[in-house]
Amino acid sequence: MIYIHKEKNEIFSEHTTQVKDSEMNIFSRYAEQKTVFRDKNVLQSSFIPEKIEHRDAEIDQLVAILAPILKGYASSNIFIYGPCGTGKTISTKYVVNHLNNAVIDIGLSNLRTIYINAKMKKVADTEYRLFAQLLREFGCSIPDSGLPTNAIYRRFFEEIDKQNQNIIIIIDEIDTLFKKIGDDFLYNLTRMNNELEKSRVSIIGITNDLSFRESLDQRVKSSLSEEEILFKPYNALQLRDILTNRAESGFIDGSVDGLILNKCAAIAAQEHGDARRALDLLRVSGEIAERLNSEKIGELHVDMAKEKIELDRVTETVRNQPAHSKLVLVSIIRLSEVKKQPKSWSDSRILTGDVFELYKDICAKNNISPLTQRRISDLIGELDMLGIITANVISKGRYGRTREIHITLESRVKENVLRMLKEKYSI
DNA sequence: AGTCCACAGGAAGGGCAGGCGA
DNA sequence: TCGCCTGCCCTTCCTGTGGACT
Repeated sequence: MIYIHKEKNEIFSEHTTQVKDSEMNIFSRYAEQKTVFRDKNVLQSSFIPEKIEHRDAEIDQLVAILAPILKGYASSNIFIYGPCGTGKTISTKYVVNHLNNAVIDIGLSNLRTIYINAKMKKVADTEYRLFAQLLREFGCSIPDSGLPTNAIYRRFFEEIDKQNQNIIIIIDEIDTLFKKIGDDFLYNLTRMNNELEKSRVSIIGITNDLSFRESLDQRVKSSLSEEEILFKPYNALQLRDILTNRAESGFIDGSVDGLILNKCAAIAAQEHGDARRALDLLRVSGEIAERLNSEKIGELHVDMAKEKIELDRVTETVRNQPAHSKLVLVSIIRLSEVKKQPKSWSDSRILTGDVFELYKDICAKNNISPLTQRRISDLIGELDMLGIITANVISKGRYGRTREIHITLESRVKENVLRMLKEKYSI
């Protein structure tokens, strides 16, 4: 039987002794531990600061495009592109927040903004789910499946046109949705204003994929890209400014110095000027320093943070993969070990056929019926997309066309993944 | 120049789970 | 309950491909 003590908010069982003495509490060591953080939220990449560094031009551009909304008109559709961690999402949210405030200041109340991340699995990664999610933003209750897509479309139009509203729909990672379902949904969304009587809709599409725009149908391209804004990567100096700013309010004085900020900025700058990466690195370094009871972040903590972030990313990604993907990955890791000491050059290469053969053996060992080679080919492609392996199509002349596979993980990460999978499978 | 290999990858469709409305 | 709809995972069938070999 479990009891909850209402005043103290304690949960305890009738068979266990209640903890009375605070010294005995298993968390007391952590409660007393010194902290390096003043406000950890500031160091999250999703945090929107009062001022966004080094994005003045892009923000000005966005403001100018969205300004007609203040006069009650629809703004142009906007297409925002640039690599990961260049401030696209945060700048858009920042501008939209300011726009919302400005609209309230002048006494209008008809602006509505909806933010959707198309990469969120099971949320907005199909046409049905996208429109279902948009409808939910309007307070409608929509089942996860079961309704015809055109019924969802119709309901969405009706809902939007109910009131005299200016609606901004921000679709982040829009390329993910396009790759999955094509561009019909974009055509319909961007042409919605022709059908609506009372409301006006503006679309802001955000993507990391610089080639995405080129793959769009001409009609969609012209309506989505009425205005385009490119976000360039930050350089090391700009990243350092961003980190300095966040560190001032995020850390206690004296717990982080310029050397550490430089190091985090330099590592992130090497990786395509990704500010998100720089902030994660700084925050995790702080967490590690705190756990080691250190009052100050050192270079060692940054090195440990770098390794931990990579380890966590891969382990978490692998953990979330379906069983057959895991077995394919095991096959690739095993082959990479065998092929470390090749008898000839061709022996050192991992090819789709090799992976499929070993995968079938592992399936047999585990009493799992194997998938077809066609499906395994797709799973290899998915692992490539996740950045766990690289798989390039090569031709071996009369010996056929295949994919040459390399595993990109460091040996410690590889060992960790193998250990995790060994707990579940006989490999 | 033609042949051949070992796949890549597109298209179509089956089976399943789950939800809705009559 | 049943028919119809959805997404998802998978198989089957097929065509295309690049370069070594003949």
